[in-house]
Amino acid sequence: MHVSRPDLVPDASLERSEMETLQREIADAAVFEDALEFDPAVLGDPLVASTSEDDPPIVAGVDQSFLTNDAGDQDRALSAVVAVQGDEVIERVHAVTPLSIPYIPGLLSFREGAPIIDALEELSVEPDLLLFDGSGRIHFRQAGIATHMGVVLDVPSIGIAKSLLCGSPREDVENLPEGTRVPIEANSRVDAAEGTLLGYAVQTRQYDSPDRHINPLYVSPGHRVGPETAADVALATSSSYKLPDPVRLADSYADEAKRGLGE
DNA sequence: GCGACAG
DNA sequence: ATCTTGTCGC
Repeated sequence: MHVSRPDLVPDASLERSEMETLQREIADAAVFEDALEFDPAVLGDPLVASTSEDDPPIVAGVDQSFLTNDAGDQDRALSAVVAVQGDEVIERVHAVTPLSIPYIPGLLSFREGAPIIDALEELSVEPDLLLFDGSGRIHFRQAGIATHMGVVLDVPSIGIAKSLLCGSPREDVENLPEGTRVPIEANSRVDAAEGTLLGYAVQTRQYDSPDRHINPLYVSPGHRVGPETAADVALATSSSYKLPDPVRLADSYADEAKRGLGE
């Protein structure tokens, strides 16, 4: 893949206020509605997929692991990408990139963005959709890492977060039935009209027993995907685990590749 | 000043 | 994110 908006690439050397200004530009450039070149329905329904004349869409999951130097600091990120088509893994790539800034809530893309772009540039196939570990529109300035990457690359993207950064669930999200979703709307901490639909809490997996339960994922549009479709995709790409397959595979590949460096 | 805070 | 064995439950 290649960068289509070099001017919007996250630059870790910017001042904090400049980063926030760039995020507002990203949010303005982002499209929070469906603008895909494939029918997302083929992802979940094998019947629909078999009816299609086209090849199945390529969905790539992206995740990072971190490397520590002798002093014990996290000085490099290993960004991993796993491209899936149908139920086949068609490519896996990774890149190791130096880190310059620490994790700061709300500024994640300035820490992990460059490593992610490095890894995606290694990919030979062209993904139709990117799934990121983190938020998309569910962000203080509506420009989470999935949105930032989607806009810079101009590719449809979705944010898959394991916890909620901001915004408020319309209802209780405790112990939701599998397959259900609860709207997440903008609150005072978000740079959007109060009540704006930012994404969904999505329950991809749930236990049967009343004893324990699984927390939902927080799914939001990155770029060129609407909130409903983002939630649909999260459910359709989650087979046996809580996380969508591409993201889970990228997660484990990031660890696997890291271990491969040590020995 | 206090609280909240993706990975 | 990361440090990490056993253990509870289906």
